[in-house]
Amino acid sequence: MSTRQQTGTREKLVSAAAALLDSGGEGAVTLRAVGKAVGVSHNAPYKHFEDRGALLAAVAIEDFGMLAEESAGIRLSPLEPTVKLRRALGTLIDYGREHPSRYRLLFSDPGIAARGGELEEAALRAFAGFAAIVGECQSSGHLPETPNVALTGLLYASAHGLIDIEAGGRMRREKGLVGVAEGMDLLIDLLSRGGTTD
Amino acid sequence: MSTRQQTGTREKLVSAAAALLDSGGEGAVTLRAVGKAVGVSHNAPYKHFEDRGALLAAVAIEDFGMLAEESAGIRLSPLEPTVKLRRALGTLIDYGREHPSRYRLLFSDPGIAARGGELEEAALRAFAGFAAIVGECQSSGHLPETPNVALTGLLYASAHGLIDIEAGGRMRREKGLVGVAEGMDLLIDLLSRGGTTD
DNA sequence: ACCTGAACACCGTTCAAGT
DNA sequence: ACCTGAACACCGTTCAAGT
Repeated sequence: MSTRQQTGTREKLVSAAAALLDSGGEGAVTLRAVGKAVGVSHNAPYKHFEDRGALLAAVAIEDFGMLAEESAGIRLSPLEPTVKLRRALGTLIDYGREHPSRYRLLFSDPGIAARGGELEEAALRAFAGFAAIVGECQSSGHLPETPNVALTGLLYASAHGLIDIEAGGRMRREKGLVGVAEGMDLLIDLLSRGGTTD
Repeated sequence: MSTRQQTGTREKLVSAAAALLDSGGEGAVTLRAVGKAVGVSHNAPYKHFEDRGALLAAVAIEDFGMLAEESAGIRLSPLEPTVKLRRALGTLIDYGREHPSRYRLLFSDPGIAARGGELEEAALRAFAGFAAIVGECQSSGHLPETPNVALTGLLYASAHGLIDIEAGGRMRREKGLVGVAEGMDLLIDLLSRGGTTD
């Protein structure tokens, strides 16, 4: 509430950028289009952000925060570990399906990954929440006792691959290819079979 | 040898586009830069390709063909199924590491996926070669007897996710995260444990 | 059949001003 | 502290010509 708000223009610019990302993809996020949507000149954004990349990074930070919050809510809920895992994956999958361009911005854009600072913190927070849920599944014997980070990374990479394939419109190319949620269900099922040994 | 060659300008444009992709990313593949590299005007490409997207698609088709060939070579070689699988994944991983922008063009770019025709055929051929190798691993009991396409899709998605994370520079963000090859080794190992049942 | 040069409507970014 | 308008060097694409 106390973090700089001033005119509110900054927040409006971020919202407009996110909306343009949803409606027309990254190419549609033009400083001119963003300015027009907010009712401001095409270079007013430079008074709030260093450049176009910084504006996009602000969108990413906001969304990472939202995803981290959702993840934390699920983790603290009184659900079975495996249900938590599937639900956490579900929020990521839904986000990818509803906002494909924003998903790619957060999880695929090299330019965004290069910026550290606040953005990296937000991303790590989201990842840590997911890792904790995976850890619960391991403790309850539903997932193998591989080192937690390695297993979390693998599950995250698989989910990311499936979501990215769908977001790229390649999901029905190889016709037998399963959907994202079905793919993760299959993976978790296969992993849990040999998992309790050792 | 007999497929249209004419001046050779077309092939030179494709090579130049691929080289620019490697050296500067997709943003560097400018029709003006491509033209200059070939020693031709900035709109000469329009005499060979419908637009910039078609030129990029030509790069993708060529690379898909190369990957499909490599995959076929591995499949027909006298190696153990699991060795074939790891080697096929290895060529994809190497390609992703050496040509990250080209990898993203082939496997992540939505604009490229939208074009059908020759490009889709080339992509499907590459996928089919990989599926055949996965099938061999299933027949030899090294991978579970899930429907072949579903399992192939899952393995491909996981590899794609890991490669894309690395290509995006996110691999060392969460420090414990394993490398691409190690991640796939872990996955194959975990899958093979519970695989021979049923 | 292949290429050029000028021109179009767009970009991101910078800069000198304005309040 | 925030915003505007003009100007810069870039884009992809189109079009009228040239050989």
